[in-house]
Amino acid sequence: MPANHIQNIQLCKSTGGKAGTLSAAYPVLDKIKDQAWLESIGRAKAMQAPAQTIMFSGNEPCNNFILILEGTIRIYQTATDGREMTLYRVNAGDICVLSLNSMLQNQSFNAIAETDTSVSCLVMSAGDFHDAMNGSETFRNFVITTLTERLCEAMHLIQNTAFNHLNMRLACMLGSLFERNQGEVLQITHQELAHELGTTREVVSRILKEFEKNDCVKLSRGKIELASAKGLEWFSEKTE
Amino acid sequence: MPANHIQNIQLCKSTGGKAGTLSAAYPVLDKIKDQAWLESIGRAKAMQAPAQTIMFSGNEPCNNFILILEGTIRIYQTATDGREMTLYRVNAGDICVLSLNSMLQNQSFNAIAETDTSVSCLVMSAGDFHDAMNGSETFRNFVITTLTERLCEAMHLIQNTAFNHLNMRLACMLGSLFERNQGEVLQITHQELAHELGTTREVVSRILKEFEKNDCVKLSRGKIELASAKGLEWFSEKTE
DNA sequence: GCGCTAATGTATCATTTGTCACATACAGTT
DNA sequence: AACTGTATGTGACAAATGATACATTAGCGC
Repeated sequence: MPANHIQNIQLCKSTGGKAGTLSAAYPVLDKIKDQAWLESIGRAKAMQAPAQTIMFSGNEPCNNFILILEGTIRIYQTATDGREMTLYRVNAGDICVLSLNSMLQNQSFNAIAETDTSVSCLVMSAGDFHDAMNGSETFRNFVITTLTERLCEAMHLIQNTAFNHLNMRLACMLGSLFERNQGEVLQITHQELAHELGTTREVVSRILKEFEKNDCVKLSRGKIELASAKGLEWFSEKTE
Repeated sequence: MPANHIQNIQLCKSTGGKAGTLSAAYPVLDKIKDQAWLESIGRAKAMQAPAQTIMFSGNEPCNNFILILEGTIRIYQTATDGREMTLYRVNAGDICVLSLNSMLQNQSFNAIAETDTSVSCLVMSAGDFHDAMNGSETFRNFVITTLTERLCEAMHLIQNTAFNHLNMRLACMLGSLFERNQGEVLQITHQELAHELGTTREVVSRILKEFEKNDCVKLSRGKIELASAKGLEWFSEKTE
């Protein structure tokens, strides 16, 4: 299993089946029978947001714990010059580490959370969250496991941005995107890729052209497709 | 309070007083009276290691939880070309997130842990750790808080390496080093700084010279000193 | 002082990346 | 077909960084 340094871009807008329930998104949590957890989750409120909604930005407190039932949220930061870079994504079944942090500490984190797709989620109050943490070992383990996973991903991302050249990073990213999409045509713009990698469109275009010359991909407006099986191999190599 | 993207380099080799006890290093943990915790910590074994000991490298399992009583451990990664970069440091009172991770997941993490100074620590078995986690809310909160703090630092580091130029990053690092050292002369080589930042010595030398020309620092063999109060101000500005 | 090693200075060069300023091209609407 | 906004191609340029290859120096042990 390749290490996905950068959380994968959500390519299929719908997850297919009838998702959006706790059991579908968080099977682990759904099985918890601890009284404390059941009470807390019982008091959680459902919430919906359309795609491209800013759910959190800058320095608000965000004193809630969020469970995503369906959809994806992108966490990113922006530089003064407007460049932006995706830090990670929170999918259904994941925990929003940002909210965790601003709940546990008071210090907030200068990042923006924006929905990629329409999102449905459960919102739990800080108090209920703490009760659940104290009363349920399973929940606790789930939270801590998620945290350490995220931390490892972050470390990989650091190693990546520090040591790897952009063309490698782009190749890696395309590699995992193709993998996730079973080699199907990717519907994504150069600008979006640039935002994922924290660089500019022109640079992405340039490198993509290079890939095309090497017969790894075929480019067209808003689309990137694998040129051949050879192309797929080529990317798999890069996907560490 | 400035955000210390990169965990500060340990400059003073000794912490001065008679340190090295649980109460000195982890006051929070020392106050825990929960039975589970007391039993677990009671079974923990003391351990010592001299400076520059590799405590962990590559893919060993490391099924122990480590509490550092005194000293500092540096966690870093190396690239294929030998360049290395510090990810973070674990000081007395901190938790080694690496060991946490390899304990919770089975997946290990390709990093190296090396003592900066001589280190004395307590080693707790995975079983005892889990018991303590389950039995003591205070301990739990301590672990989770540390985790989220680390995660935030990692995010800042990412933002830094992605958006900031090397001279800014170096200035930031010097800024926090001087701050921590109350403006005293820093005893550090260019190579060490390069390792912190994930770059090469020559580049660090070049930028330092630039700083010197701007009358911010005075350089001598193995030392960097502030040229003036003005120099200090200059660095404080950069230290975001 | 001599010799050794680690630390630093420096000069040059190739690459990579970011920036600017446009030219094109494509898709959908009217 | 003309219009419009978005997406992409490109070419030239500047800046930042990494690589290479030495020259120099400071400190330390003898």
